[in-house]
Amino acid sequence: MDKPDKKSYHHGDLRNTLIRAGIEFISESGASGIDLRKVARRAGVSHAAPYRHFADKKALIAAICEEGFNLLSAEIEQAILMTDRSPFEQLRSMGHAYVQFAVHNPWLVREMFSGLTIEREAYPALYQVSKKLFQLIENIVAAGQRTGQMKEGSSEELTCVIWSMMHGAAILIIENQMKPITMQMGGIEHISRVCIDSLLLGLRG
Amino acid sequence: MDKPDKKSYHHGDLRNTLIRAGIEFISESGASGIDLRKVARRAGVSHAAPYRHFADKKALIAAICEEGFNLLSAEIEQAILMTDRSPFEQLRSMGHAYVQFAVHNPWLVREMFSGLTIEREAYPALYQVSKKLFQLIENIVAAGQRTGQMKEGSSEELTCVIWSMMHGAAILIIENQMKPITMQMGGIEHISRVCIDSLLLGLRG
DNA sequence: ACCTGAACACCGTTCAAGT
DNA sequence: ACCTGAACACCGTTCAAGT
Repeated sequence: MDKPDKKSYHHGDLRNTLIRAGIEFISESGASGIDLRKVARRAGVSHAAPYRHFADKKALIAAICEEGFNLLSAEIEQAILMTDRSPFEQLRSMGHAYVQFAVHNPWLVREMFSGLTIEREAYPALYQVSKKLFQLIENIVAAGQRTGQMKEGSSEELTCVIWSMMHGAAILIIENQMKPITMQMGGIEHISRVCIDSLLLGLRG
Repeated sequence: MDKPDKKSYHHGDLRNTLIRAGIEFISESGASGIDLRKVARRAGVSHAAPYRHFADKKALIAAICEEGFNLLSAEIEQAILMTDRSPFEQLRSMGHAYVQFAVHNPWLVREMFSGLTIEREAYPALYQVSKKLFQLIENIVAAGQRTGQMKEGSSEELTCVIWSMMHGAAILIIENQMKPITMQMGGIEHISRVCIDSLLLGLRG
């Protein structure tokens, strides 16, 4: 099918080539679950070659998810940089970036949160990058608490709260569970902002 | 392996037997992705028999997820019934039941929100049961708005907000993404309550 | 009507063999 | 050191054939 630039993969770049091929694959596939043989084919090597770089299929998936977390963190970091210092505004930007990433990479996000993150001992690198994402949020929370704009308490717990809201909104949106709303023009941006704002301001009457 | 009661499945109950076997399977498997042949084996029929009742593997998974939503809705309905009329208290009970269900059935919940709900036209029954869950929440929101305890606005949107928070917390918990907190005794109950309460009261300082 | 058994294409994994 | 090709066990799906 493909005939990629036929670089000589005997130089030690096969590992990254496989990860990139895997990312492309999962983005297009329309189905979760990587196909190891197809990924190898796309990378231009035999189906046995990946085993020189990954113990098994799960290890390749872990590496793909790891790259997914890196991509997501980069998007979020940029969203924060492009926003002024107000913690609430930064949280809004972050929520928007998070949902946007999920909408553009639904199958990747599904895989990123579909069972491998459980095995923390087996995939420590994967855990590390997810922790980096956590800290991006925690920094904003801590800053907000210092200026008194955000309520006191464990910044770790508040970070969990905010991440839960962002993540839940992202998943339910890409799973079409909010379709009556998200199918409208601008509906996705609208509801994700409502989610974050509701959390910041509360639901009391 | 198994030698189940050898009921005569020629009576038309194979469909439900397969669904139940699938639920057991996904609960134990420790890996998402149903194995159709093993499910058939457990149900005591040949690997081709399921095709008399399901168009393909995805249709079986859809039926399993449908049953999953029914089980979850039942848990939540009961949690609401066991709570007084205060909307906030009911939301707390609901959040607790939601997280608890996810903790007890992590692989099922993963599957329930891992890609099939997207194909609404293909699996309308699956969409219907997820909508029923939505309405359980919306009823509480509407009641809270009538008594003025919950803020005005689209009850549909507020329901999306609440569901996002519950779902995000549940997923991040079962994915061990909050492990420093959840590994403590009572940590799961604690953080899920903090999530719901934060949403109800807001994060302002 | 409902199920079986063989068959086909395909995948994950292993391993001796190639350069 | 890194990759290939054949081989094995297994899965999803189909279909002629059984009762």
